[in-house]
Amino acid sequence: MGIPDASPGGDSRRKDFIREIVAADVKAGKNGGRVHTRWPPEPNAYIHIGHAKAININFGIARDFAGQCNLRFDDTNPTREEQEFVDAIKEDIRWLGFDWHDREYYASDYFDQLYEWAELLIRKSKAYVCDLSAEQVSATRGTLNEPGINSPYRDRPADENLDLFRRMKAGEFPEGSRTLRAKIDMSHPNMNMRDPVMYRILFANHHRTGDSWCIYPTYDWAHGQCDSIEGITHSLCSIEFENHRPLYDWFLEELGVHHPQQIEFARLNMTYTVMSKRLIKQLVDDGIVSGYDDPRLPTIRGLRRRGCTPGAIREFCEIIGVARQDSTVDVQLFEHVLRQDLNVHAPRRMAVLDPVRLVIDNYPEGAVEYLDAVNNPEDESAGTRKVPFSRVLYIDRDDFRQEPVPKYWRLFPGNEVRLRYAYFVTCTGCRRDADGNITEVHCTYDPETRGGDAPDGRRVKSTLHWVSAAEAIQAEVRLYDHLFLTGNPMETENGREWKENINPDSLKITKNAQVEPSLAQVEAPWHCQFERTGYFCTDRDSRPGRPVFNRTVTLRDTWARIQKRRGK
RNA sequence: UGGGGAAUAGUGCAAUGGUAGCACGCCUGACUCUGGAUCAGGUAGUCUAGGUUCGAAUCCUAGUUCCCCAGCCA
Repeated sequence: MGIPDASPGGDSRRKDFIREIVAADVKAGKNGGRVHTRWPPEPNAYIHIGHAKAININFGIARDFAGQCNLRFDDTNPTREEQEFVDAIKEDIRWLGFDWHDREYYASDYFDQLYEWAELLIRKSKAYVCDLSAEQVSATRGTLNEPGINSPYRDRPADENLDLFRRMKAGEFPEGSRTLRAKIDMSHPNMNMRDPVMYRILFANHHRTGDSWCIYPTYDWAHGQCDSIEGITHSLCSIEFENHRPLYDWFLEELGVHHPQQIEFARLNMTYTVMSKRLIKQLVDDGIVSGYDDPRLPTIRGLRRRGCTPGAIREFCEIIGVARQDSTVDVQLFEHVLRQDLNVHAPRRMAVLDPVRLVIDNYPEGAVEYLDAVNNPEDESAGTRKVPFSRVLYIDRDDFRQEPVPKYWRLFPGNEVRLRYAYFVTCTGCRRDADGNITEVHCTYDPETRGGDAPDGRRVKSTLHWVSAAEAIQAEVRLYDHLFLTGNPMETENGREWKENINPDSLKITKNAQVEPSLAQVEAPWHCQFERTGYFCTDRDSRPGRPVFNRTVTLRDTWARIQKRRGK
């Protein structure tokens, strides 16, 4: 599925601007023709499909150029990072199908080296200990339109800086009382260059280094140097770091060490969902979704539970391309890729989500016959299975109407349809309860059409799925829809909140679905297509004899479109 | 004293001075034991205004719109 083998020199199918740069570098012999990338998550949240894009770019480019991609946890802030997320992120990357082999690194692996380099910059008078508080630093930084002013501590002699910095490390000063700052230019038009903080004092327990440090490097100070240590050649990140590139370059140049090239690309946005850690957390914390693996979330765990396949996610990441401009991918493209994958791989089953009894009046009472059903018309090797058929079946309520409307080809009095893999039946009428609800549909069958074909060559316009009532298994089916009503959930009418755009019908649960008996003991996660309905995946809430299915995505549905156009 | 980016069908991505193309979406039709899949066809675009050139999405000038930056977050 669109995942070509490694091919030195690049893969011809893809030609994004980053691959062009990398290819040119390889051709020019830069870095000895070596390509080495890294994916650097901060272990403070579960990753989502936007991260999958970044993962695919970094691992994909390494693969295409016969290089390597490291996994590096950017764990420079002990106040927000946890081992739990390290484990979860690793699991998610593996599930997506990527492998960093033994190259699992942590920014914290390099704390010693980073510290030494900081002393080097101090000795070069390129860094100083600043006694200003956070508020004071902020107040003296200036604004977008005004230059900042120099810290009164800016010209401290190197020796004094060194002494102070060592005492910072030794824990002699309270949290927040001092920082180490790079000495660059307080009037630089790029705010990142206005003497950025390199170290802050934090008496926090780190998930890997414990209490051995009380000063921690900032992202800007750590990232480029970590890249350099690992011999990264191309440091790929999202567009909001573009303003940091001059600083990234400045540190590396001052240090005179291996200098990877930072290249930025646009992050992924998708319609009808939100793609930010902060917003996803709010949805979870507010109980709007059930947790980080809620199938309505774009988290990898959510997508996985929903039944999305790693192959489809990878293909999606390929197909959306890589560019620098802000964009929002239509979720329909994702659904298309999902269907494309599932269509080929998912076995077919029959499941009736909203059951109504169908009684075949001329079929012998008590008889059961087992009919052959094809498991996957797209894959002959998937074989066939036996499905029980009897006098009383369940069909979906939607598949019968007392009064047909134009283009409605399913069951209505007098109309003949095919029961998939079974017989032609002709509707004779229905029964209703006291309130007028249809309780039973009646029909007669033609014994000559066993298997689904009429010997006289007559045709029907419609084929229905069904299950035999006596043999059916009751199942819970969870029907998911977009979490938001609007393509861009953040776009609200004045005074309104984004959460008001949440789709109240994003989850509909049916506990009384009737499914064919072969579905009684499926183990999670298992993908299949419910014929004519959609692709489903078993949920981890399934119990033996009581399966629970999540709808991954519906089938394309022209009838629904016809109805929608009619205004319903 | 502001700086850095980005603008191509509805959406996403190509075209690297030489016929604006692909995918999704949408619309037709064919086929079909899933109103699925498949197949065939159609729809629709270079932010604006100038300029250079035989020729401009691409180069130049001016403008417009959108995004990012004032964490001791990443």
